[in-house]
Amino acid sequence: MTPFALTTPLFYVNDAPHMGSAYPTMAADALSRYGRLRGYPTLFVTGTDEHGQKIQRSAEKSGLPPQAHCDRLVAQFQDLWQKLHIEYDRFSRTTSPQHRAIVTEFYGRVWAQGDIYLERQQGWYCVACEEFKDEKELLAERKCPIHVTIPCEWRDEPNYFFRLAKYQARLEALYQERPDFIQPLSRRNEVLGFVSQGLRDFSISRVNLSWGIPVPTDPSHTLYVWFDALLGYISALLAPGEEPTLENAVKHWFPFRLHLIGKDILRFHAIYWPAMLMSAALPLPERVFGHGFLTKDGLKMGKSLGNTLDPFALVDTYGADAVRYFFLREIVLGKDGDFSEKRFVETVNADLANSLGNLLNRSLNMTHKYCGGQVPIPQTQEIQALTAPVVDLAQTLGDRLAPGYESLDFVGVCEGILALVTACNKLIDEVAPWKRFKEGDLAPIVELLYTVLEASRLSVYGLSPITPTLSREAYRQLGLAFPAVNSWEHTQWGVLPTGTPLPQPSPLFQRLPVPA
RNA sequence: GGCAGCUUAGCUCAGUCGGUUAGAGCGAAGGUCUCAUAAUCCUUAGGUCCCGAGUUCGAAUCUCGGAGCUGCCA
Repeated sequence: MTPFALTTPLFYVNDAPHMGSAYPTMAADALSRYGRLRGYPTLFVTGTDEHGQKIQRSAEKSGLPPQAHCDRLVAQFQDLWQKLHIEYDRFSRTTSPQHRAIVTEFYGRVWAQGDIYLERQQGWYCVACEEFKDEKELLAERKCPIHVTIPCEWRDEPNYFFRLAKYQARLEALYQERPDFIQPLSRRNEVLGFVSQGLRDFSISRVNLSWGIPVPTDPSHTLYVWFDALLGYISALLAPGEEPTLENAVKHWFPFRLHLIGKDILRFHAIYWPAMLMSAALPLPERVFGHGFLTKDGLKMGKSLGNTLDPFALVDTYGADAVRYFFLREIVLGKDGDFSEKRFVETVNADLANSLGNLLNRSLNMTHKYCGGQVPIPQTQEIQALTAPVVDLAQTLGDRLAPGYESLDFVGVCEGILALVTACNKLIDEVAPWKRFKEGDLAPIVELLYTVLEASRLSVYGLSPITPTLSREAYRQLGLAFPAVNSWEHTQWGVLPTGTPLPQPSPLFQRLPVPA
């Protein structure tokens, strides 16, 4: 089976992880979990980008050597991923020795292609962006238009350049032949527009910078952080302890099926990266997906504005499932989205507590009251006219969810599941087992309860890449062990065995208090 | 400044080739039920489809102009 390797960005460790880092990581984790359910050989890569002047300076500010500074922040990322139940397979660090070996070898290939040359570069340099800026785009006092408080520095230095312009035609052909290479479409159009203006070679080295990987052919230079960072994806593919060669790295999981990235780093992934791979004669990733940015209460998040959203606090307050669910359920991955605490609580309560959680809870409770606490065995088909549409919705759920997950349409996935859950709640009210029980009309109750228990199981199974803990707990309450790997047959109707004794139910997801 | 996109209910968003009374979810109000987590289920309210002009028998949808917002432009 085709290996399914995917990446988050390698996060820049100049500061503590923020919600913007957690967001794509939750999405990538959901997709990986889906892949594992399908039985695809899945490799989920995340990690950190640790070189560059900006990090060197952050380290100085906190009075630490750069490596110690990075180690401290990496621990925070890993801690957050654990809290959010992110199950990554590889954590790539650009300061690792394996990575340095991969970069050196990769550089050698590109060099041998004649795609690297030395030239003088002078101009205004933004350390925060790690980029030269055109004078005309600078603000007053030569401040960077992105980092509005940071003045750019004048640099006049020899730089090594990568012959990006040489790959213009091949890149344009790539975009034409593989229209899905860049997603969503709006991002693809941006790239096409950019490339059509004509590509220029880009600088891949810096002088006067010690925190990074030396240029193999000229150690007086340090590799530009982006050239280094992109290769962090490849070095992640080495198995632990494996000899760090390109051949080893790319033999099994390469090329990547997906790079999930923020829209701010699209250019590096959709233009520079494929060109670099072409130069090194390596195959290209299947798709680059640029996700949107998050705002809080309609405002851009940022420390200077004082409206940050601390992911640690959010998980500690509300739990991983709620956080994961909200961001994937409520925000289309390719678009910008807003977080407000009120909306967060309302959404999670409505969907996870009132609809899904309550469905399971009421179904299980009735099974205890009316059917002796065992998964009931339907004997008749009296109310088939009522149950059939629900059964149909449930049976087809898996087939409808699969394309949703594969296209990163988590909103659609959640909506599909919620539609089934709503149909179940409605069905229960239509059949009204509590009335029938008083009348001693038991057969339809059995029919109903098996239907809604099984439909609940299918719902939580389908939602499990997004809410793993909740789904596992729901399975437990249904008397089953949750099958996290290679279990897509659980999207079939009838997996819930009749006669199974059921444990005492308890609310699957507690309602959260609505903030004032 | 150039190019692209967006603006529809309190909120988040659908709206196909132009075609009856413009939809969904959440939120709000009222009701119902009692299996359940004051949950469920039903009903209702709420819209100058950003503004203006035009094309058309007919415009949220097409054209032009304007306003506001967003993205990309090394």
